[in-house]
Amino acid sequence: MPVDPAPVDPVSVDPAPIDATDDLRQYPRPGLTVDCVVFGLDVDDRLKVLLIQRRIPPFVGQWALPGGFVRLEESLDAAARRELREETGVTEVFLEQLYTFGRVDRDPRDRVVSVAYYALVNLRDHTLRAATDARAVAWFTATDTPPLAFDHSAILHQALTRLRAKIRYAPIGFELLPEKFTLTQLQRLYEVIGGQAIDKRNFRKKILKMGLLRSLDEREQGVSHRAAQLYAFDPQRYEALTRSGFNFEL
Amino acid sequence: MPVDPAPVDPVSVDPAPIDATDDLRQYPRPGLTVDCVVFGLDVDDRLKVLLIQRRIPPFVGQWALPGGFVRLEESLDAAARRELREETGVTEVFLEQLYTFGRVDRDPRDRVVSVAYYALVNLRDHTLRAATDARAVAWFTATDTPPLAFDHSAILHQALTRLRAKIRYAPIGFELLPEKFTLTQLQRLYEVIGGQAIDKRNFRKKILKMGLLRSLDEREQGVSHRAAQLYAFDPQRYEALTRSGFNFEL
DNA sequence: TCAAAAGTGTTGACGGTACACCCATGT
DNA sequence: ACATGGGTGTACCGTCAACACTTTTGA
Repeated sequence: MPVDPAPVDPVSVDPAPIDATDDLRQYPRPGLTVDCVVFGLDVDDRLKVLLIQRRIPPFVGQWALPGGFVRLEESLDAAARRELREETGVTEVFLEQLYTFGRVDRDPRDRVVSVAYYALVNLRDHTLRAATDARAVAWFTATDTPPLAFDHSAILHQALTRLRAKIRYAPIGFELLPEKFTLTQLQRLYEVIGGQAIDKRNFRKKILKMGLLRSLDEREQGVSHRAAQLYAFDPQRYEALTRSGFNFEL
Repeated sequence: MPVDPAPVDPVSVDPAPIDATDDLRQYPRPGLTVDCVVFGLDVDDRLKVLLIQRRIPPFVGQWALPGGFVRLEESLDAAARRELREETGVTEVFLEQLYTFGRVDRDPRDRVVSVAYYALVNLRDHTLRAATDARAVAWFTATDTPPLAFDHSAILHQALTRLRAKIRYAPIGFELLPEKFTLTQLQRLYEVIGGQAIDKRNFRKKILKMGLLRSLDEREQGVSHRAAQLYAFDPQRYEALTRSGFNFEL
């Protein structure tokens, strides 16, 4: 059985290996991109998504998710972070792979498969830097965007579905808030994403009983009413609890 | 803002579009494959996974997940189903995208990104047809396989994690059983995948109260003890319940 | 008659939900 | 003093977990 090094030039491949479908160069390759659905909470507690306006074909002038082609020397995660940084200035955020979209006709130019990611950012810490290429970047209400390029509406929809589900069984909601936050802010977050009101006392009992929050020696500033206690999420306590069988659930 | 038609030939593109990373042909493309983790339950209620033995480099002779390159004219789901059929004879099964694996060095030959799927089959209905290319195919205990090619161990591990989680909040366990099954079979399934014993009375109460099972006018055959009632999962009832706010949970 | 699995209810503990008022602060 | 949100406890109810014996059937 021949054990040749991987052929570099497709034309030089030996004829018909036993399983021809394993031949690295037999078929032309689809393009491979990453796209990022970046969520943030605005000051009025609405869920926002970050979009860019396209300046080159196809879909010129339309809004789309930030993203671009994966390079040979970078992992998928790295590609997603790079595109996010290059196109929006956003760095150091929670980023998780969502789903890979591969409909044959999702890009009108050519076959392109896209690995979608979603990211959660704290709007206060991440003021948008104009993208390196001066393309427009803006926040839109997540449930009310203009028509999007490619199949990006479907990607956004799936990201929303994942976020709504995952926020209930994993402590990722904190990623949308500043490091120090009040229990009311946290509750609003869950109400906005879950789409329904939550009882204040029950919410507080439940979240505090989990023991994931450090209560800080600090209170809210600059409000014209009683200032609220500030809390911070404690990832180490979460790790410890998780290892001993605890499951986050809200 | 210029609104040019999409360039067909990359060479003819105007010099330096504003965002050069969007140029379809600027970078060489990674290879794109699909891999399938196929789970089944054997007669002794052990969770099995379907592997094939490689006959061509790299990893000659090693066991691996069935899979192969995605073609330009097929969707990712279609590619997964095609590879499954071609390499193992398995058709018409529950199949769901799992995760996309893109470590730079996961294939020693070249950069190859793989979209992983997992499938659930009923072992009785799917006797393995020898693969078209006469390569070996066999079932292994899912938690005790030989060393696998590429990063397939990581893929298998992630598929197991997904299965264990999802079986608890979605009615996918039935996919591993014959169409008609007993409550004890169903319970064993959950015990095997969850890794711990379940109380018989509580399990039966809970699953029957959901109203997802049709109890058939038939009993188990050929056992040397009292024959058990047979049930079938009713997808229509599940759809109806889901639409009215019901959530499967076990 | 023995072995093997089927089938069946009750109770106590716990967690979830519903619900209303006083407090602190800034204007 | 008023407006605004902060902060707190209890009672009911439903769900979950623990637990053991009788029945049916074939060998």
